[in-house]
Amino acid sequence: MAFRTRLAPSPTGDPHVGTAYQALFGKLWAVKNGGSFILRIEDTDRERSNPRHEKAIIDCLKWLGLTWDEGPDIGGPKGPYRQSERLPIYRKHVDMLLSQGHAYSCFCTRERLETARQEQLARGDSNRGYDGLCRNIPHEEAQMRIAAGEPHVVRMKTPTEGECVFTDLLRGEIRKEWSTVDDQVILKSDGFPTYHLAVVVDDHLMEITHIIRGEEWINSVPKHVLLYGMFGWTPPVFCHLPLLRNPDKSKLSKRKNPTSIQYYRRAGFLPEALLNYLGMMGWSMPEGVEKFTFNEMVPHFELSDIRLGGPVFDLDKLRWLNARYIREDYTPETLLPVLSEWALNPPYIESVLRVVGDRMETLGDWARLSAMFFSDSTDPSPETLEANGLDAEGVKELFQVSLWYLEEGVEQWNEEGIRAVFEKLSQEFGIKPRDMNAPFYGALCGAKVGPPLYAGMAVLGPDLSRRRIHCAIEALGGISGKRQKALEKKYGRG
RNA sequence: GACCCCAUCGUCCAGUGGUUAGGACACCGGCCUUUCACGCCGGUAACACGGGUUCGAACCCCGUUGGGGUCGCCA
Repeated sequence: MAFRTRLAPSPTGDPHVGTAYQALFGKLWAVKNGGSFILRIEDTDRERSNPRHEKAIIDCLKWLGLTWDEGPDIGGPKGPYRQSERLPIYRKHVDMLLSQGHAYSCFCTRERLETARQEQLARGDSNRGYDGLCRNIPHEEAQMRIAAGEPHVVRMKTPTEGECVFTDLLRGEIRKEWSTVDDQVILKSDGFPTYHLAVVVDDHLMEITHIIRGEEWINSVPKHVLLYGMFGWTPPVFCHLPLLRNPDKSKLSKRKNPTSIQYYRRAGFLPEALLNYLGMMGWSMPEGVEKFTFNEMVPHFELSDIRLGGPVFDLDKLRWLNARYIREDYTPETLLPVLSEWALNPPYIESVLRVVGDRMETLGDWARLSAMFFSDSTDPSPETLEANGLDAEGVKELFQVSLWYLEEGVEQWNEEGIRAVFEKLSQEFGIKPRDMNAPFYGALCGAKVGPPLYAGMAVLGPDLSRRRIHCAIEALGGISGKRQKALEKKYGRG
């Protein structure tokens, strides 16, 4: 049987380096075995999914050279490859489970579930999860309530005793008591499937042979195994990759490390270097070779050689590798087109000129005035990050909240959208824009003065802008975990 | 808290019963050099702990500790 691996990202945020990491190993395995690599977009979360993110994911993967044989953009024999376009398929399978008594309708409200969760937490229950209230509602009653238009979800019936045994390619046998697995929702009240149902149905229908994904999914494998059994299908091989980590060893997160592939691209990293770097996370070439391409990996790659300790994503080493590529693989002649594609092209230079042009007295002022648009970080000194009426803590809070607003509040990254965010911030903090914006010049330009803030940020783009604000927070000493939590609460953030 | 996973220098990897525990990043010296970078030479630095198994454990088993993940109508 032909090998088929897949990457199944959900378009709910910026393209994550962890996604590229899984794509790399997934594609490697397919290519090595003469199989196919499939891209499937898991957009079953209606609130958070966004076509803009899907486009960004596709762009970034292509930039890294991680292309696919079948996917939403190019189609293929097992499509559609976007879950939101497969709703009838899921409905059919849910009905199958329902009619066979493997699943049931649940009418519990979100409020009841939330209260129950709180109570479990308060009681210190070891077994949390759905309490099974609706599990024994007679079929006829359920039908009547559904006919009456009562909102409901569908849950799968999980065994109450015994244990689930499954095999992970890297870890061997893994066991989990069924009593620790609750009745998972498989169909939401909006008619969309949850991850658990969709992933099983699609992996089967798309004839995926190896599921290569992050370790965070191990605990839900029993649910998936159960679903495979209910449908009478044979599960594919499970292979859970270690999670990329922050320097403090927690799961890689944008709060502690740049995680967006777009950031790395915009900051001037080469795709071949980033891909190479990901290849040395948990895996290595023979003889300690550190610089290698995808094609060089193929003959040596074995899934079973992957180390399980979660590797820390080390920016320093990535920079070193990137430098090697620039030094060893490029000449002035070949570097120029790369530089042009990156930022040194007429459209971008023109957009920079639009914000710095009026400030030039001679043409020679161009480089100095434009430098911030052609670099990664700015290394702001604490003095440039001062604001009238705010102490350092206040500035950090301001920066943090601006980051949140900039992430969510700007659908279109342009001057007007950014202005709106800053006006909101100004009201929120009760500070005049002039005073409030001062530290942002420090963060964004690395100096107390610079081109107009909003227009400048619009040119700089979201990835570099956010990164610089984030670095400014760090330059001021950072925000403690406790303080972060308090701020999240204060500003209604999750 | 319960469950699941993991455990070699600060970091990334090598090492799968017998090694002075190796390489790379970072760091510290020195050399090269008009500066810096590169390059070269050298250095600091690790098998988490405790029990087994064995003639012999970084490597196998058990426990402890530590770290991570999961406990959503998010994926």
